[in-house]
Amino acid sequence: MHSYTEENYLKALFNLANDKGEVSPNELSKRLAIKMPTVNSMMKKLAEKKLVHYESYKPLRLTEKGKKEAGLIIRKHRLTEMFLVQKMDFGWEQVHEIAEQMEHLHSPHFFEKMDEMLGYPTIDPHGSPIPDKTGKIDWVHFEKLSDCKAGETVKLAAVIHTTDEFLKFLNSRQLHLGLKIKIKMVEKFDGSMVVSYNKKNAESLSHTVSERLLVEKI
Amino acid sequence: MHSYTEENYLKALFNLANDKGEVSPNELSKRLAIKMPTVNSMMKKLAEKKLVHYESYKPLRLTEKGKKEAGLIIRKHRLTEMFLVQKMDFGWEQVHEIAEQMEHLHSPHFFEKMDEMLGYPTIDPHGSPIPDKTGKIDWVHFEKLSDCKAGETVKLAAVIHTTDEFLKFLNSRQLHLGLKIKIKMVEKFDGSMVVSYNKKNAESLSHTVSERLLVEKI
DNA sequence: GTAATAACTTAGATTGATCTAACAAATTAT
DNA sequence: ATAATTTGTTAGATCAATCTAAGTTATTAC
Repeated sequence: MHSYTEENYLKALFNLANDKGEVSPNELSKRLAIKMPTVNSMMKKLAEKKLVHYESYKPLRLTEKGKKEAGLIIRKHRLTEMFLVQKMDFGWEQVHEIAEQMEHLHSPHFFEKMDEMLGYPTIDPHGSPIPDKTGKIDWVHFEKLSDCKAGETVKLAAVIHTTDEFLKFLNSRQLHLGLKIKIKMVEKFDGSMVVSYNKKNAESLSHTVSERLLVEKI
Repeated sequence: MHSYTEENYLKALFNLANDKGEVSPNELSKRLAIKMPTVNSMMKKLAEKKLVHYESYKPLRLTEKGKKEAGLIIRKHRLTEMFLVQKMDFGWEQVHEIAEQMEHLHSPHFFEKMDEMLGYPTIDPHGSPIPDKTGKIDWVHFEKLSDCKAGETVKLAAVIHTTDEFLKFLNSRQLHLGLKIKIKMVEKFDGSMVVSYNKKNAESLSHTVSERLLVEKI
């Protein structure tokens, strides 16, 4: 098996991968807060293990094997988050830190039991898809709330950039997944939106907020 | 905080401690399957951190601080075992491996929630006491079934040497904690016992088995 | 199109946890 | 009581993961 450290590199590569599946050493270094030379030598090591495609001065790419391993780690992370929220009554802003540690546990039986107790969920508490048992992710297409127009009614499907503060902000406005939101108007000059939901009739959401919310049109 | 490795040394010291609280470097080395010189240098390191009393050629002793730290790790281990059995429907023979990993998680909130969900249990699924939030263990005195005499009726209170095979053996004989057992006779030559419980009227238990079962007289 | 800047790599040091080999002290056996 | 054995210690090597310093390649700016 891979070390705790290697697992963190794999996960970071997976999460940083853009549409091309490419990640620069610099990005990776910043994300992990680990200096470039260290990242560099680890990439050589992971290349040895056939987890990463590495060539000097070229962007990094996970191999199929690397993607699978990373997907399985993320699966454990997201199943854990779901378990903590659904079965242990944690708030969605409290689960990241714990899942960050539990994703490294080696016990197929334990995660299978979680999966079963949760009824085989396909998304985590923030709306992110949970990779299947082979590590594959079923990418569902949602759009940013900030890309929607006045008059549309949408359902809140996922949150991106799930920081503690942002999630607490959403809590304070009673913005939770599944919520039906009607867009009443969009301000031209700053992109902020006036929306209605629940009993609230004219809440204002800044562009910073609306571009972090993914929605499904209804 | 202490490293994963340091935590394992502390736990092993705690578990090996005899009535005097003393452990020999040799014992510790064997228990952890780590060579003596490594154990030796780790003991010096833990002595630096005021977790262990170390003097050349003398037995090792945990300091009060060391006992507390070790107790808190064991608390996490045992709470986890209880959670797995009570809330996730694992068998008592399946939980050790998982708890061995989860005892190293750093999340007071997580273990507090477990504790709460379990109703603040004082023993784990094998009958071992769970240390309190300060790391202290409430040592309850039980006696070995093998020390009991014919005619006595006892309640099964705890299992020692909780290996997979032994626990599965107990499962197969429907021997579980809380069970009322009547001792019908004790064989002189091999110390085996004939006992009755449930609907079973004349089960034989070898000395090897009865000395691993702790009971409470009733 | 060169000069400046940023990104990347190489070389070598450090730290934690482990090992083997060799030596010293304590215990056990005769 | 001394020899043999076991236990404990010291010294020095190795490996993984990190760092800093210095050099190399790519990219950006003018």
